[in-house]
Amino acid sequence: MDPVHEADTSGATGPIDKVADLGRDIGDYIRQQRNTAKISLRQLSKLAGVSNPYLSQIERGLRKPSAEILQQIAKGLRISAEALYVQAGILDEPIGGPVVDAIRVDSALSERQKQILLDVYESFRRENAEDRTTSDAPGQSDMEAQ
Amino acid sequence: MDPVHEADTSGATGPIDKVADLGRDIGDYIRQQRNTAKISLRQLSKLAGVSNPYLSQIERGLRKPSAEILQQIAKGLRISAEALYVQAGILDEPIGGPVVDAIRVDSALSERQKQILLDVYESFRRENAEDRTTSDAPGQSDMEAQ
DNA sequence: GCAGACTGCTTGCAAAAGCTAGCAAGCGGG
DNA sequence: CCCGCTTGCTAGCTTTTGCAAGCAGTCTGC
Repeated sequence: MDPVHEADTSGATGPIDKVADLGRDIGDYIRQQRNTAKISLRQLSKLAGVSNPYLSQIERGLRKPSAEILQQIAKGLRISAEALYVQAGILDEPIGGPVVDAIRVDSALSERQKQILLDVYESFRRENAEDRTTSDAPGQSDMEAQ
Repeated sequence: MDPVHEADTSGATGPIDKVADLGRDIGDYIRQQRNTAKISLRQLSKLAGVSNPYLSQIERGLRKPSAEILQQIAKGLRISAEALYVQAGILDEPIGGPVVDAIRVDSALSERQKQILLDVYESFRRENAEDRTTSDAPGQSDMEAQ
């Protein structure tokens, strides 16, 4: 009933692609998570508080959901909004560890100060990495595939 | 836009999650950051790749920017998108163990490096305390950095 | 065969986002 | 004085989001 599912192969996509390629990634991820959770599209739509057609379009990359909607979907799926934002390409931070996290959320620091601290921290880590030759790259994997 | 909003949102970010407040909050934060960076509205709009009137409306809380726009603004301001999302209420604060604790436990740093980081951190905090004089963000526990 | 309930998808429409063009006010220099 | 350049804000328009309503296909039981 749905033979029309040929992905248009974004490699040769014309200049008309604006919403499609960005939304497709996130939609794929959501659908995958939904299937993993074994719930139907309508169920998730109800859980997330969005309409079922809209969720369908999001999953197929026809619509680009706002951050609010994204957050509600994340809640419905019981996954972190962060993971979803990373998938959506609106958060490119792969997290750097407890220190980085702690600095980022510290409300006692200004953004400039955070940046300085993070820079110093990063330079220390690089410094040590040189010492240990090429052993670096701590936990980079995300994706909570329960 | 969202008259039917039965989701409780667990109140982790704030007691009130009103869209209007949300926009005003984030706008205020952006304007504050922009003034701190000493750049004009039009300059930031160019840096962020958005139109200047739209940025003006965002700062005054008349429009609710999408996550993409937020990210571009964050980039233009050289601040983390995460902080902006938290301000916008679309990202819960990812737990915040004290910075000091995280640094102390970090095995990637030497003791000397830890000391430097802690010193810088504490100096920042003192700086802010003097600057703002008794007005600070909520939930500040006493964390000494010796 | 045919209700009934499930799956997901398509269609039109209201509302909001987001941009282009243009406005009044402030400031320095000729 | 007036010119040019900047500051931020307003008006009107196009594009997109997001939803209500409705459609086709698949099982299950009668």
